[in-house]
Amino acid sequence: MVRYNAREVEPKWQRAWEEAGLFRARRDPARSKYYVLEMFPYPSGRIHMGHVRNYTMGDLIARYKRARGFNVLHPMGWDAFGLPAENAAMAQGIDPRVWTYRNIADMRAQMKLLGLSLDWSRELATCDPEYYACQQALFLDFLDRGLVYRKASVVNWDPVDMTVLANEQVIDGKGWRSGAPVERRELTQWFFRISDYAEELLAALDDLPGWPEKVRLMQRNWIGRSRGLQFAFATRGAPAGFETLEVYTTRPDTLMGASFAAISPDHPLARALEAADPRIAAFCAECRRIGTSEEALETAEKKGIDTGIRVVHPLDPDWELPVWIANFILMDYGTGAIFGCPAHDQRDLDFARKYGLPVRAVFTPPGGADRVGAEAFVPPRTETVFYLRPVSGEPRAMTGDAAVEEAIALAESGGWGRGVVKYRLRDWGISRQRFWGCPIPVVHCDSCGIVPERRENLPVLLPEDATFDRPGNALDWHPSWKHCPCPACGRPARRETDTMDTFVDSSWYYARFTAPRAGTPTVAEEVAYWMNVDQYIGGVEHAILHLLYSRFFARAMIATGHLPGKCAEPFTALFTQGMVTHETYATTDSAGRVRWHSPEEVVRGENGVTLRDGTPVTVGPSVKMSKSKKNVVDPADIVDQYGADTARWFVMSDSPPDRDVEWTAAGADAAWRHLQRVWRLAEEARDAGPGVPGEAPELARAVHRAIAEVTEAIEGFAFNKAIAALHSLTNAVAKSRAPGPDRVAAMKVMAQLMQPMTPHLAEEVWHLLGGEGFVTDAPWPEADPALLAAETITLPVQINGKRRAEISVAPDADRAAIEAAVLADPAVRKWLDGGQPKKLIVVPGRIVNVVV
RNA sequence: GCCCGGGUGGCGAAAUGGUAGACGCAGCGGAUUCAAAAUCCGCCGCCGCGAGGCGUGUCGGUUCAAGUCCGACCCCGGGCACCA
Repeated sequence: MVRYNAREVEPKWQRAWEEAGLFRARRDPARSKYYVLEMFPYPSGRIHMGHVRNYTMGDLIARYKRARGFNVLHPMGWDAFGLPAENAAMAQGIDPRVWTYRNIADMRAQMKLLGLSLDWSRELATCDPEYYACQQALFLDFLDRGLVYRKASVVNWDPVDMTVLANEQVIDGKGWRSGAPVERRELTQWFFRISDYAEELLAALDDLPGWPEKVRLMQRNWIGRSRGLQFAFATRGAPAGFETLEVYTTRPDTLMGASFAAISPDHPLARALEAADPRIAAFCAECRRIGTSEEALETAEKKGIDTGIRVVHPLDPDWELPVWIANFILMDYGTGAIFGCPAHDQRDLDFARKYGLPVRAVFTPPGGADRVGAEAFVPPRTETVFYLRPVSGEPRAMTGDAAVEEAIALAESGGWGRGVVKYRLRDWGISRQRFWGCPIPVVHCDSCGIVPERRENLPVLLPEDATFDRPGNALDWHPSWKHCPCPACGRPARRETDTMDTFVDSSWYYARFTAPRAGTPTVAEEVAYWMNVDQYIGGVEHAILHLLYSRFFARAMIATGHLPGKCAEPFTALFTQGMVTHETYATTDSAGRVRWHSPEEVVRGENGVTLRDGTPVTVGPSVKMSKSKKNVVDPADIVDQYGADTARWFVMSDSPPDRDVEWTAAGADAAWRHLQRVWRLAEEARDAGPGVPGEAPELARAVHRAIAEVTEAIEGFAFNKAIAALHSLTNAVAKSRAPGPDRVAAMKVMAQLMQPMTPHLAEEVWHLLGGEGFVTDAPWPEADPALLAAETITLPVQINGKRRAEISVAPDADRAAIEAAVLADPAVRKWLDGGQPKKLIVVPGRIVNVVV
């Protein structure tokens, strides 16, 4: 008997598949296509278990659909622009281009060892000029179509390094390199008008049955459609030009509980007051140190300052409210100004208690008291409550929704306000003050202003000789790159040195894969045939930004003629895989900063968990594997030791695909042993003699049950259950003494069913047992329904809901027969103790419950 | 803070409102072996000698029947617009 040798077998079949060109996708209008895509990786240089899991899932689907007769497109590429390349450039003096392409070569080599059914001829990297030239053309088309504009927006500014920081680079409000407190600074930046599509992006979510409900819900909440009242307060004591203060509220029904107005520190009125009042200037400056992320703003201590300005309540000219500047009001949402009703908003209540502002209930639970404690009363708007102080009329009970509409109607009829729909979704800021990204193809000319680069001058290439010896944007520092003639007047002008957000790169790569070498972003026949992506697979961490941006981008590409109308939703079905997690290991350096350590740096000994030099390590919880926390495991070791099939089998077997899996070495050995067992059974089947013919039907039933279960599991993305079914089939074959040919037939089906998961072993088994051609090319087996039915079934019998007995009946036994069998059962008689059942519930094929 | 998930044996998990723990890992016992590895067979939620009782994060509810449905809470994870 020959031991299965993955090291020899795997490269052999990989070569054979490649020589046969099995995975080369060709447009063929006569055949149904199936486009399966996994979110392409950032080329960090090493693949990790998360990649293995992600690509094995996609490969499983691709191979299964192939066996089902589809013309499959399964491409791979690289999300190759981004910060890490610049960090490497600064830390190690390596050119980002060199670093990135070296990483791509390394990762491609590691990935090829996995035996994925990818069409490598379509490979692309977003940093290829071939790719970003097309992206620049798209940008110019979007610009022509009015989908792009410039406006001022805030960034994290490191005042020591004189550079813009990513949110990730801000740690506890300080720059990661300089340690200096970060400031908010305003820059003029480029934006895509995604908010123009807010309503459409929201409405279309209802028509995406192939997407997980949780992702659609997250996107709905992110877009955040709200209907509310917009109105202007008349001000008293405000500087000239601020005679009114425009506010937006989703709860105009609480107007009679208003106790203050609040504006953002970035509100024009705040800025005007800042100039004159050092106290206000100091407060606003403090607010600007919080950072730009919503999380930072929301979790910061709520603070405010009274401006001394008053506004007049719209329903009572004698009622004045103070105007505060508050650090939790966002300039980006609504009008950047609100009125606060502390009784019915927890944040407003905390604020009012802190600064001694009045708290007055507008409504109470039916029969509740007119008093507000430590918690604001915020019932769902659909709930009926008792309005003590409605905006008009007598106190009465109504729903929040009704009261809101009443308040809007009142404002509209009184002419002092109007009902408006607003969205939380903001326009997409794409400017990045970074080198390693797609240059924005515009030119700043002193005479002509902002001028798009001429299309014949595309691509605007990144320079090859940038230096990274100081922080900031190397494009900006470059001595000559930005100087160019104005495309309009020809006079000396300056290139835009901002590059595009890397989310732009990943917002259309799925379309580019249908014609990756074309001179235009897309080719009409190719997108017409291959789009949309039938199955998209990736991490749930992309549930909002990447997927929402891609949905917008597809619409923008339709508007500019790069995609047909059917592509508005480019991903027909989405599967969000769980993450691969691992414990984290941390130490603290002398400056008190946390240092993360990789699993290889850590030793477990008698002194507990330490570094090799004995430094104690804090073991953190198991979290998403990430480079930043260094809790990454290298799957190359497993592939090297056991082969790709073992790694593939293992990552599919342990957890449901949509749930997180904690990486553990324990299962790898078990997976390898199972594959060895399958190989042994194949050899035994080939060598088996006449055996016991009477066992053949039972083996056939096991085979067909496995076909049915594996097929159903794959269709339902329950790969762990498919593997469980294959384990059961393996046990059945091992136990069977059926004749050799029956066992050979069983093992050939086993090879077909395992092919999507462990393609190399499957080919080898198929070949050993005399299968024709590649098992990869064999059609998917069909289960025979006649072989799926059992001869008798066991029904559990409950007495008062507790299982007390079982009866054995024919699968088609009728109710009377089942009742008779139940009442005749000795265990049931014992529990009945001579009495009659009060009720007998029979669920055919399932269970019997006797109520006594 | 806000939005979205998740929580079931020692571990990963399975279960159209209908036998909780399929399948696997670890463990235990046995066979084989000079011995070991590998392999094969068996046991394996907890308590109890047993009859039986208890068990799906916690508390409460609906139901003949709840891991599954409803309400409140606890813990863990993801996202929060410049990480990708």
